[in-house]
Amino acid sequence: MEEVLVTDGRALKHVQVREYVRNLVTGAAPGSPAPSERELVQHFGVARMTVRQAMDALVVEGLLERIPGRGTFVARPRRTASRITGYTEEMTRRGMLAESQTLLARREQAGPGVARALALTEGDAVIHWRRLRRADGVPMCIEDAYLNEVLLPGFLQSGMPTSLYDSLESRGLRPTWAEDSVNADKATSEESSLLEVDPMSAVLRHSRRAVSGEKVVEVSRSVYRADRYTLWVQLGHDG
Amino acid sequence: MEEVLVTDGRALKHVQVREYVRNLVTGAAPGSPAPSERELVQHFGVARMTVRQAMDALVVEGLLERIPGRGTFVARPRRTASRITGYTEEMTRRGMLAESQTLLARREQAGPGVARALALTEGDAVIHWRRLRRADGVPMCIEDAYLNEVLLPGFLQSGMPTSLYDSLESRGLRPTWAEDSVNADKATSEESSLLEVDPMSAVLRHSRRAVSGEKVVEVSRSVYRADRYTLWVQLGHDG
DNA sequence: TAGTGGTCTAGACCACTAT
DNA sequence: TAGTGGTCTAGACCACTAG
Repeated sequence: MEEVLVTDGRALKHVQVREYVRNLVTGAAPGSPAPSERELVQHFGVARMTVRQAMDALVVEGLLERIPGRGTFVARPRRTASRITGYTEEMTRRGMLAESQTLLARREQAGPGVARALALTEGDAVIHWRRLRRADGVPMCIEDAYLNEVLLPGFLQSGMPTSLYDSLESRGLRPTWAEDSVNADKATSEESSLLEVDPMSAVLRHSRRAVSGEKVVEVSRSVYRADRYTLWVQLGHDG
Repeated sequence: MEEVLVTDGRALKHVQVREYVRNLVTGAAPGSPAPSERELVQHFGVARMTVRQAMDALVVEGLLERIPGRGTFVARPRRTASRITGYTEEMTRRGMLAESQTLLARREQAGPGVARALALTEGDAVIHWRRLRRADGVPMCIEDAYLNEVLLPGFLQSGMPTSLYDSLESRGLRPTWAEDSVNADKATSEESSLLEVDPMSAVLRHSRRAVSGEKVVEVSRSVYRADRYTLWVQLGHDG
């Protein structure tokens, strides 16, 4: 009998087995064999159903793959849909420095469109945050975000964060689902002046309605310089 | 003991239980109670682990939700990411009549860009299909699709279908994952003439690389009239 | 207190794969 | 033939919820 690595005496057995296997296989090449179920039964001194419960979770997660008669193996990583990101994370991912200049940040009464999008009643308090956003110092986009004040108490008073999405995440409101619309247009004179482009330049208009669980956490409209920005989206999933 | 509905004597027990429960709850209102595990044990005369295996599958599927101490209930349908659709399905969904006029359909040798995108070697045979696509009779977009000829034998000879995605689906090549890029631009003179808009009108340029399992099945570039088209995308998932 | 799902045991037989 | 995952049994105790 091998020595069992004690991770946490209070932990449930199937969780102990699961995390033990996860540690073994993370970083391993796809196709590498995982321990067999009966090996783990011996190693942990648990019933086989307990091991299967642990392995089931990793299979559902996409980390392992079972092949009847052969064994359990590290699965090829699945292609997945885009993570829902905000401007800061998106630009950082592209290797650019994201900066923002707040043009407006105040409490407003929701108009009919914003109220419906945020699932509020017209006249309810919303936070309106308008920013000019730069990438590597160059103007990239103007974003108008509307937030449900009830979900973000003290948001305006707490000093505005750089990243709205980091701020939402720290409150447990990271968007889990979003509905975006995108179209093409020409810049208005005000937009072209802020974005430092010629009037009537091509721009990408992007709207988002972002939901965290049951709550609508963000409604925004952004206008991007088309000469500097292309939107990328991954859809669907393999496996 | 109630009478057991016999569905298929050859079926595995957990599958019988699963499908029995699925039939019971499909169409039921979210929050409706499903049979308790012990009820199903009595009903089918099986062990509780067998029932749990059946219910687990429905929970992972998102059909049921377990609440410890209370029971198992029909889950609220999850918000999910957009299905990957082509032009025909997309326009039909919007309640418009989708029509297409083939401008070009021929075998070509893949250039460097198309070859890389389709995971082929430069010079390999590809199908190039260029269409002017209308919605309710009005020009909407020009699409250039490149397809791997090896995956679609006889495609050009078989009479071109209306919907590329229907055609892929019938060959078991429905895209499961896609990578899209979108930006804004102004129409070229050739584009504006085909799309029946003024030169330099705003257009949306959309590129897609669509994958089915392990195979790259479609690479396309489309240009949409911005005055008639807004792209919609749903990202992520609840639950 | 009765019922629920969550966890766990200690076996069993099967079909399949690899040697 | 030995090993693997797939299926299944007949119990058990726990924490939690609801009346």
